[in-house]
This record gives sequence, C-alpha cells and structure tokens, in this order.
Amino acid sequence: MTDDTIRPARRRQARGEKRMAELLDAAAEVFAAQGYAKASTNAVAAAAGASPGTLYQFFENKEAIAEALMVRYIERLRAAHGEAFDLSVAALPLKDMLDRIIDPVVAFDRANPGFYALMSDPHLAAGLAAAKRPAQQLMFEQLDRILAARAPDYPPEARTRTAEIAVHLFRGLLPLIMSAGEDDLPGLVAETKAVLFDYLSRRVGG
Amino acid sequence: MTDDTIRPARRRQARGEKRMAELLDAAAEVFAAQGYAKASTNAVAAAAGASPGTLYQFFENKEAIAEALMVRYIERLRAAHGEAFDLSVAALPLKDMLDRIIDPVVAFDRANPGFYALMSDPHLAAGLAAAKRPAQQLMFEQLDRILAARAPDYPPEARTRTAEIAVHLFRGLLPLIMSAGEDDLPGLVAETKAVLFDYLSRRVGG
DNA sequence: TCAAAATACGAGTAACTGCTCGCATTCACA
DNA sequence: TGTGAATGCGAGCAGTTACTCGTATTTTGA
Repeated sequence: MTDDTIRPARRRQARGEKRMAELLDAAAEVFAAQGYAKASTNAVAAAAGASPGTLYQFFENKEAIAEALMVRYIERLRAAHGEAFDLSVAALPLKDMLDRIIDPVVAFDRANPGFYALMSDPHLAAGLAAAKRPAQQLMFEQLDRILAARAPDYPPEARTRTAEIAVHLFRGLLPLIMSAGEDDLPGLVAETKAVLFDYLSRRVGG
Repeated sequence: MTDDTIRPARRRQARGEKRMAELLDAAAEVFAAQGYAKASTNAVAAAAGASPGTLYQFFENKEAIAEALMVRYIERLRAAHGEAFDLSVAALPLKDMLDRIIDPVVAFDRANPGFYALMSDPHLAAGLAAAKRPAQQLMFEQLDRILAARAPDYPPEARTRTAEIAVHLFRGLLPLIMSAGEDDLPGLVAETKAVLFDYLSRRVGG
C-alpha cells in the first residue's frame, strides 16, 4: 500500500525543532521588549544566536513567527487553563472558585510577557489578529461554561455578557498585575478577586 | 523698556497654526487606523494634503507629532473633565455621580479614536510615554479628589488604591465601549456604571 | 514696492527593514 | 564511507522610512 501520510516529513527534527523553539523564545523576548511592530526579524534572529537565513528557513515571514508563537502560547494556555477552568470548580464557593481560576491565569501571564505583549497590541495585522482570537475566546468560553454550570437558571444571554465583562475587568487590571513587583502582587491579586467576587456574586450568586 | 517676552515669536501664525492643526488631525486619523509604530510620517503629511517638508517645518520628528497631538488631547480632556469631575459631583448620590463622570468620558474617547490609539499602545518610545502620563494621571487624580471629598474618613492610601483600580476597571471595558455600535452602547455604558457603582459603593458608600 | 520671514514643495538621502540566495556544514541512513 | 537532505550562514537586495535641502511662493511690515 501507499503511505498513509503524504506529508514531506522533515527529517532533522531534533535539531530543527529545537532551533524553532529557540527562535520563538527569542521572538517572545523581542516582542515583549519592543512590541511586534518595532521588533525587527534580524533582531529576533540575533537574539536567538542565529542568522536571518536560518530564521527564514523555519518561518515564512515575520507574521508567521508571531503566529507560531501564538499557537505555542495557546497550547500552553490550554494546559494551564485545563486545571484553572475545570468544570468541577463550578461547584465551589465563589471565593474558592476565583482562587482556583485567577491564580494560574495570573501566573501564566506574568511568566509569559511575550504573550501579554501580543495580546495587548491593538494594531496587529489581519493574520495575527486571527491567531489571537482563539486565545481571547479561551478564557471567555471557559468562564461562560463554568457560569452555566454554576447558575443554570441564569439566562444564557445575560450570562454570556457577564462572562465577557468579567474577562474585560480582569484585563483592565492586568497592566497593574504585570508591572507589579513580587511584594505588591498578592494585594493586587486579592483586590482583583474581590472585584470579580462582587461583580459575579450579584449575578450568579456567591 | 525691553520686550517682556524674549520668544522668537513666529509671525505667520494664522496660516501656520491652521496647518499644524490640520497635520495633527491627519496624524490622529493615521495613528488611529494604523497605530503609531506602523504609521509613516509621509502618510500623515499626505493625509493632511501636505508635503513631508511642510510637516517637518512644524514638527521636529515623528515623536514630536504624537507628543503635540497628546498635548492637544490633554487640553481638550481638561475641558471635558472640568465638567465631568467637578467637585460638586462628590455630593451627589453615587449613581448620579457616575452618570455625570462616565458619560462625558465615554463621549470623549469615542469622539477621539486617535487619543485612544495612543493611550492603549503599550510600546511607545520614552518621550511619548512621558507625554502620555499626564493624561493617565488626569482621570485618576480627579477621581481621587472626588472620593476624598465624598468620603473624608476613608484612609487616603486605600482611597488612592480604590481610585486607581476604578480607573483600570473602566479602561478594561473601554475596548468594548470603543468598538460598540450606537445601539449597543447604552447597555454597555449602563453595565460599566453598574460595575463601578458596585465597586465604589462598597468602599466609599452609595 | 520690496526685502525678509514664513510657508510650501517634493525629489532625494542615509539608514533600516523584511527577506533571498549561493554556498558551507552537519546529520541520517544506506 | 558517501550522498542527499536538513540546517546554517551572512552579505546583499529591493523596498520603505524618517527626514533634508534647495528652491519657489505667499505673507508681513515698512
């Protein structure tokens, strides 16, 4: 029989994929420091200790670098959110639920400033904006699902709106959270939880 | 006696300042559409119906354009906020106070997308970030003043924190407010006020 | 009416950008 | 051990950018 997979199937995967990962790490750094628009591909290559030619062996163009980076972030996000947004938290008291959700999300964002840089940039090219959307949808949809499980009688329309607002409230405090020092962080996170507790308890109960 | 002012004192003010205003209008458009980093000075000049040479007769460099634009926005902001944040609103019931503050701010932001574009860009050069700061401080300080008048017994530290958080909560909802259609806007603004009502009433009373 | 200043133009420049290409090196596998 | 694919390099290209400069026009003030 013929091959079951027709893909060209890169061979030197080990070295190559490691290089790709290094390039994405470098891109994350440079994007976080300068922003996507101001970051130059040569700077990304240099930050990875590679040449421009090497960079373009793995990525078609500048946009593809950020898209691949976004895809990698989304994978990691799904893993991190898998615990944070597990449906079982819907049964917890609201305060505990917020602990379980917010702590991992804060940890992820602070550990991945490149992710924050891409997410908070409002002027990305079309393809990049499309790559961004799944990440934006992720938190919203998971929160919406949890709220649905938590308050089945709450009208879906209003619940969707509530989830959207809650996510945006969190995002509004994110700049503070991202720039806070380790000592200011706990209080800030507590305040964030308090805000969301007040907001959500009025709509889906404590 | 000698002149009381030693400034070089531009002469052709009428035509020149009108040109400057046109160039700033054009810059606002282009920055709003493309973002500061991606916007080209030639595009700004073209949008104003001027040549690059003309642009650089009035502005030293690209950054100076955005800085001058920011200065103009801050002037207008002070005028708009003058009413919105008048100390007399501190005596109003919280709900009325929020009406008086939020409506003009929303109107200003929606009427000035170039302002929003600069304010929401997290990767501006140093000089521009400095020009941004007064605008960031403006809403925060005015709200802080009003909260101080409203709740004199509330500890200043906590009050400052409360004002900062409130401003950031508002900013978190701004993307929704900016992209909303005319029909979705009222509901969104009402939700915004409700969020801030809940948040503030717990801390400085209704 | 005239000279100087202000305004206006737009082709041009140096620097930088995203990206290419020819060629060298390293690895997988026979 | 040899061959081809994968990986690697970096000088360099075409396009764009921020910005300049020589020059032309308009306005001011006397």
